[in-house]
Amino acid sequence: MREPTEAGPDAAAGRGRAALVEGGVEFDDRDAALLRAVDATGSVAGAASDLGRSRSRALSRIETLEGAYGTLVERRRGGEGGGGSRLAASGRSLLDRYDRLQAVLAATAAVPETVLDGTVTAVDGELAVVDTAVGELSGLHGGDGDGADGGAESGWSGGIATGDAVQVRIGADAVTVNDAATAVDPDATSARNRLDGRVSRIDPGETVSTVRIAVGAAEGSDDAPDPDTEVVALITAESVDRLDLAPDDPVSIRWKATATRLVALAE
Amino acid sequence: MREPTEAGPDAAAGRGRAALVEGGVEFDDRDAALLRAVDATGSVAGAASDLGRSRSRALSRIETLEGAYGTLVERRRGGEGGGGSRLAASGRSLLDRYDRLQAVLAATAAVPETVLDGTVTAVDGELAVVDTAVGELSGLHGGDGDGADGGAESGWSGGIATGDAVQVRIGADAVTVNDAATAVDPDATSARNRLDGRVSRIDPGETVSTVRIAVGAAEGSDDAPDPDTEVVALITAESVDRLDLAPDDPVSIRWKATATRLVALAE
DNA sequence: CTTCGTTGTATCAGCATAGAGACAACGATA
DNA sequence: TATCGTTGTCTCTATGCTGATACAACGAAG
Repeated sequence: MREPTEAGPDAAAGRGRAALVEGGVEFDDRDAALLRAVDATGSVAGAASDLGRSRSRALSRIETLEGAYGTLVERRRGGEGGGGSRLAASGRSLLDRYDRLQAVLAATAAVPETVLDGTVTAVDGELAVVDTAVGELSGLHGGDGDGADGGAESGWSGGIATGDAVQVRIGADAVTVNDAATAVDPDATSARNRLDGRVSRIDPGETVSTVRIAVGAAEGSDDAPDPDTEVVALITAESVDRLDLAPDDPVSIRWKATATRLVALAE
Repeated sequence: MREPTEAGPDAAAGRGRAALVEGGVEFDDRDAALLRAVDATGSVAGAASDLGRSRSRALSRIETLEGAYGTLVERRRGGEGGGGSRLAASGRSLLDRYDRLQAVLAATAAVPETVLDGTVTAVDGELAVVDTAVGELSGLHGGDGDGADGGAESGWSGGIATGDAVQVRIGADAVTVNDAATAVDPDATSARNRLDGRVSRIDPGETVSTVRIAVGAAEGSDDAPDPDTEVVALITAESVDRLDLAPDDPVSIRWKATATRLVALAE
């Protein structure tokens, strides 16, 4: 399938790679391709031949995977056509799970993000409050107990304590833009982080637009705007039209604390 | 090396592993640990010694990484202490970027998700409308041109066409819960997907609660509820209190189309 | 000038993973 | 019963990565 894209130098520029891990065994894109080929050809031998890989390794790889993920391929030897292999239901759902992970990763790579530096002022369980240039924001940090880090000894610490310097990451797909005039009762929604600002720029896309909202730290002074802090929001072009958004329009943005990730700064 | 952590059966159960990719070179957790050790010890030799890795490999690995990511470590030979190495600013920002990716991946693994099956009814650029059991939902699919897949020959197709069977993935951290009574003007917000339902269950957490909202397909019949389709929302415990949520309460939920991912079903 | 510990560079051996190939076992079908 | 192509299992070989080791180059400090 899929033409030789792997050679392209910037084919995966700035992107990432993700794999499922279970029982110490990684489920790779190679493994996904193998399962798909088994599903397509109806046999492990045919799959290996299609992919240009050796049959013995393909089979032993499947056995390794099944040792960690359970039955993936129903193999039958002898019989019609000499036997064959079918993708088991659990194998299919594993593929779906892998695809979802891949989609999420592609999304986080494709969707802009806002990163603010701040200092932790309070920690309450998984939730923490961070003081930033635009005020106090609340978000989640990864320290759910201990097993939060997948890496072995990467040294990455999801744990966060009061006073720590952290990055506040807000995905542009999590930010909701509201008309400033139509104030929403803050008690009626579960979106807790709320800021007022002005549209500073709109990058129109085919169907999705990127809206940058300048959120000045100072609230009273109009002649001393802080152009430094901008929050990015990803909005459908239809919503841009419906809200009639244009540069310099006052807007109110909000996003959920549970959609905000806190990351400890290196050093 | 690599102490026997891989034996832990559920150490990384259900989790994933992510790495940055640029120019065909992966930035691993091993690489992150290496850069951190360089930063800590002030020399590549010391870092390799700390990690129990060979110095020559560590150095050549850094050179490989720098070939793809640019200068990461400022090395100096001779002089005070015989020389040494410092983590460059770009190396530090790369580490931060890696940590953000890691945090996002950990988040998607830790945060519940709602997965609905559906059929694509319309495609408009990156946006698509899907017909599901709970009505029409709109979301993004990964087919931004062609270079969307990081994997080489995984066969994963982000492309979507009308009539395709897809999974609709909604992260629980993207769903906003509103009081049903306080209706929000649908024209005043950029959140396009909107459903009415009833709270079916609340799993209280320390500071974050998981709320399940039953979204029946039939709207008029009360005695024939569809217990099958539930949407999960991740809400801070404070918001649960503020909205006074309890099982069987009518609520209105909404989430952005740009926070909804469409994934082609395997087969 | 000497000392020092580091950065550069090269070579060698060990190990894990890959493919290549061979052969027996299997069981429905003709 | 013979045929067929697959699964299951084995051995051999090649390749790439890793660690181990050695040695020259470097430049500030003493």
